[in-house]
Amino acid sequence: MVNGQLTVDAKLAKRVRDAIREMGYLPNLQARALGSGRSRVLGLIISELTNPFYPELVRSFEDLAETSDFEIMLGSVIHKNDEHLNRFVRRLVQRRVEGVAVMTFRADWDYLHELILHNIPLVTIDAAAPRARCLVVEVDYRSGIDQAIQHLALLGHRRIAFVSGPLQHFTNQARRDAFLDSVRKVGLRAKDTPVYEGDHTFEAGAAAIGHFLSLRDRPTAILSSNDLTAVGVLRGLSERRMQVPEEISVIGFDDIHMAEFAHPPLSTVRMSREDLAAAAFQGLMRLTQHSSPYAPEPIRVKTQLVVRQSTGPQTNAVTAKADSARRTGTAAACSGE
Amino acid sequence: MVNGQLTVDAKLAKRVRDAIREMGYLPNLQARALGSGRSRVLGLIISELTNPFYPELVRSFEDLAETSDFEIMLGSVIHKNDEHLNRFVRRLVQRRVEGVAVMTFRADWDYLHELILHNIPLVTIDAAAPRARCLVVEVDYRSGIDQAIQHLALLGHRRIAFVSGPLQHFTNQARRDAFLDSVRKVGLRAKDTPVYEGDHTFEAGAAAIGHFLSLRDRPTAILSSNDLTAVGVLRGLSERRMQVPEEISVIGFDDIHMAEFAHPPLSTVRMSREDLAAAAFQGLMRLTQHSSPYAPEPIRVKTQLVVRQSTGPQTNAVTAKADSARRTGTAAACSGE
DNA sequence: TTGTATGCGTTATCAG
DNA sequence: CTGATAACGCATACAA
Repeated sequence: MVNGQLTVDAKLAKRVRDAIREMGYLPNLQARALGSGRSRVLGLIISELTNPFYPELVRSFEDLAETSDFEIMLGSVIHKNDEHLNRFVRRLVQRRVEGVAVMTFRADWDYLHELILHNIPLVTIDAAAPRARCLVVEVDYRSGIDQAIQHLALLGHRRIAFVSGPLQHFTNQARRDAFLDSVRKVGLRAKDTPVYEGDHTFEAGAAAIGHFLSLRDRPTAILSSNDLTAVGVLRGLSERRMQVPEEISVIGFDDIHMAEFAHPPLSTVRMSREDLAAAAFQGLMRLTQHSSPYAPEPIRVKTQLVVRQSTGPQTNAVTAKADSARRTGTAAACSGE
Repeated sequence: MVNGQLTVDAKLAKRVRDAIREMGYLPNLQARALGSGRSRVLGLIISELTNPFYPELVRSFEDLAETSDFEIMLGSVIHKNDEHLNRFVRRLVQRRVEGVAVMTFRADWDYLHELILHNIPLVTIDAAAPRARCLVVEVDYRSGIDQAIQHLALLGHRRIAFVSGPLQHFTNQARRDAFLDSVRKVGLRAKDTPVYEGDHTFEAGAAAIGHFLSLRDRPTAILSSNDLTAVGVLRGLSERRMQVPEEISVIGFDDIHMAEFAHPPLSTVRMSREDLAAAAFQGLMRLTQHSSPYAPEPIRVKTQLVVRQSTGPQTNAVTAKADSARRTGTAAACSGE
């Protein structure tokens, strides 16, 4: 009866339900878990909460989990030593999580061996752990980065720099490769598309801009591998009294909330946290529901350029003459965009 | 034996332990919880993760919890409707949490009634829910705000404005009252200490500065009730091409990580997340350990001024003449500080 | 359909 | 101090 079937008198049912409510009864979920063999707990591993990208991802994931009556155990990778991390993973299996989403944009998952050992469903980003019950969310960096480079090319930029994250991580290589491909596609050469390897922090942006401005041929536009660093770039430029976008254009990647309120508001390639969270959650559900195939088809997530005010037509004095005619044309095209 | 007593042969013990490890055995915590009646789960309720203050608090609390083998269930209050919130609280009791820390800086805890009903230990900030097994963490706003005002007074500021959070919340009243008291203490009058009621967002800072600059007697220094808003103030000032601290001084409150990297680096009153987390956690432990008294003595957390570069001597042209002699004196005092 | 017994993996209790 | 056994609170499968 309690489970919703109305075979008894409706009035009696109501009385019982009221009694339950009055006594404040709520089922004990750990007992339920033990009985059913399903904990209704999911693990979520992120890089770190102090990177504003992740709270938004976490929130979306939590919302999804909540509507499906799942709890989530949150763990972050950065600023935790291996010992910390191993303990977290051990706790995940001790709580008998039904699956874990590893949303860290890196492929060093040695610390996940305990999960693999216990055959716990896993969803990862960009690259899959080679095992059963694992599913990849493939982020399509090319779509958004292509748009960004084409946008800059249309604005007349011929020297475009890139600030990458640590290249030891597969995902950062993917972003850089997407950049290099895009930039070749619009006909730019290697010497005009320098890459600086940062570490995705705010501070890295300032360092990168220092590097690029010391170059013989300064870039007229900079694409950063994430927004936090792009804001650092903006800040470094501001300290040097350089105007954005008049003197130099900047595009970020991620589209964190802060991007909109940067100075000037940052044009950026949006990687939707909602999409990412939804992909991860659905992946987990897919993995737990039926006995799934060894390597299910990956879930793809697109990226997309968001134009704000940190990008403008190329107007560098040195190259101004040569590109003059072309520039006015593209500027017009831009305004109509 | 497994529990660490060495009554049997050490070599045998090692073999058993190795066997356990090889089989990948880990105890089932939900079974343990059921048997022992202790879930080893704590609830942590915050305002919202997108306010950078809270991730740092969460991290500290998590570290404490982890070293004591507790799991935490995290919930945020903002951007969740009451239905959401009630469901979260219900889940807390369904998971049989051993206590919950309510770190939201507001006193509207209607949504906590389910916890009270189930007699779950509660730690709150600033104001206590009127019930047993509840403990308050009292933040001493006065200490830090006094330091801030004295600092500004020493720098020669005579018109100091305040941007408060929503005054419907007790805690924001406490901060404002601390401001008003401090400002009276250094001899300033009401008309020279205007208060603008914001909502603790970035945007509120820009709005506040718009308001203050429209005043007949513009303040020469602004104290904000939190850092996010203070950064908004900085941004609003920058858009109006006003120099900080040359034309106007700004002090924040919280000391979030971002404060250090604001432009210029923000002087602020630090409310230590570590202290807050430690107080909350210890409070919870105190409440769960022994059967504690109805209203245990509150735990106090101090605040403290951190001087960076957003504060400087008062140099407003209009008042410069009158205060001239005094200023040079205080400026000297300041440089020696 | 509805009630009843058994299992889930641990802790705790109580004999031995 | 050790070893068996009854809870713990629910799900589930089976009997009525």
